[in-house]
Amino acid sequence: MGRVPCCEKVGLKRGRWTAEEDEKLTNYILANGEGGWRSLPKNAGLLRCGKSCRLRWINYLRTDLKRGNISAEEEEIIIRLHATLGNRWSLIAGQLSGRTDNEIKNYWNSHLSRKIYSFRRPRYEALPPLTVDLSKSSVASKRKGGRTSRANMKKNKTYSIVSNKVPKLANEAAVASKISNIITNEVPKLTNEPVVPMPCTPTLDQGHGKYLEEAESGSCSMVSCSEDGENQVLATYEWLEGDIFYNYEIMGAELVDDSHGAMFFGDVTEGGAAVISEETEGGFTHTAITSEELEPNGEIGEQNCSSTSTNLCIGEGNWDWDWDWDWDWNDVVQGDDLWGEEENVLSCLWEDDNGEGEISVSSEKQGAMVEWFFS
DNA sequence: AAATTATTCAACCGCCTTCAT
DNA sequence: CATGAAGGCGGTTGAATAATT
Repeated sequence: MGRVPCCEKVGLKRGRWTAEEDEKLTNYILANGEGGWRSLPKNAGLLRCGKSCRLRWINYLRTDLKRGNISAEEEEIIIRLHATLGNRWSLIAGQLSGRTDNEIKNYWNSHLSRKIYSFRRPRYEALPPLTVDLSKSSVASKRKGGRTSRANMKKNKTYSIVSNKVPKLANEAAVASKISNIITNEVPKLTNEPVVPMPCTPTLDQGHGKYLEEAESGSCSMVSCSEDGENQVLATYEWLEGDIFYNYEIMGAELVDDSHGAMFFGDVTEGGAAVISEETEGGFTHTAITSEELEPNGEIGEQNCSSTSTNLCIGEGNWDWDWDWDWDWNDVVQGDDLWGEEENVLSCLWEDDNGEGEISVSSEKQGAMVEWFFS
C-alpha cells in the first residue's frame, strides 16, 4: 500500500493568503524547518492543503527571496538560459539567487515573450555548452520527483519544427561553435531605444509599413514610417556574422498596432534562411525556411504569434541586407507585378550560397518546391 | 468619472518521478 | 513487485490592478 493522503481537500481554504496565515506558516517553518508538508497545515493551525503551504513558502515567504524588479543583468541571464533550456523555469531560477521559478515564468510570459519572441536552435544541433552551475540550483540536488518537461511530452506550443529533414550545413562543427559562442558569450543586445526620427523612405506609405534596414554593419533596425512622414527606429538588433537561424523577433506592442508584423533574419552564412510572416486566424504565423537544398517538407520552423498582422514579407537570395524588405505577399500571390518576378522571388529555394549560381535541382523539383512553398 | 480593455502575478491544476508501504 | 501518496514541476487561470477610451 502507499502512503496516506497528504490532506483532505474538503473544508480547506483556498485563494489568497492572509497576513495571519503567512505569519503562522512562517513561524512554524522557522521553528520546525521545511518539509513534512502533509502534516504541516494541521500542526501550524492552517486550513490549507500542504501543497498550498509549500507553494506559499517557496514562492513568497522564504527569507532568502530577492524582492523588487528583475534587473537588466538578470533579464539577460533569463534570455540566455531560456534560449538554451526552454521553459525549464526551475533550472533557470536556480541560476538566479533569490528568484523563484514562478517569478521567472511570470516575468517571461508578461515581459519577455512579447519582446523577444524566439531564439531558434536547430534541433539537429547538440545543446550548446552553456555553463550551468548546478551547485547554485537547489533543483539539481534536492529533486526527488518533478515532472518531465512538457516539451518532451507534446509539441511545443509556440515553436515547432515539423520536418524530419535535417538541412545540410557546410560545417556543422563550426555552426555549433558559433551557436555556442552566441549563447555563452555574445547574446545580442536588444535595445528598445527611444524613437529616433529619420528621413522617410519613399517606399513606405505614411502611417504604414514596418521594415528592417541596415543601420550599420553588424546591426539592423526595425523601422516604421509614422503618420507625419518620418521613419522611426523602434528597435535595434545586433547580429553576429555567421549567425545560424538566429532569429530574434521583437514583437513589441507598438510594432503591431496597425496590423503589421515585423521580422528579420539572422542567418548570414551558408544556406541562409527565410522567414515568412503571414496572417492566420487569430494571429499570424512566422515560417522559417532554409534555402539550401530546400525540398518540400524541408526544414520549417513555425511560430504562432498572438498579435494580428497582414504584412507578409519574404527575403530572398544571398543573405545580405541589401534586399527589398517590403515585398507584400498579397501582391505576390495575387499576380501583380511582383508575381511576374516569381522565379526571382523563389529562386532562393535553389540558389547557391552566394545567390548567384543554382544548386542542382531539377525543374520538376523546383516546381514541387514552388507548389510546396505556396501551399 | 465611469466603463472598458489590457496586464500582472499569486495561486491552483494536473501530471510527472520517487519512494514508503 | 504493486500501489499510491509526496514532492516537485510547468501550464493555466482569474482576481487585482493599471491603462486607456
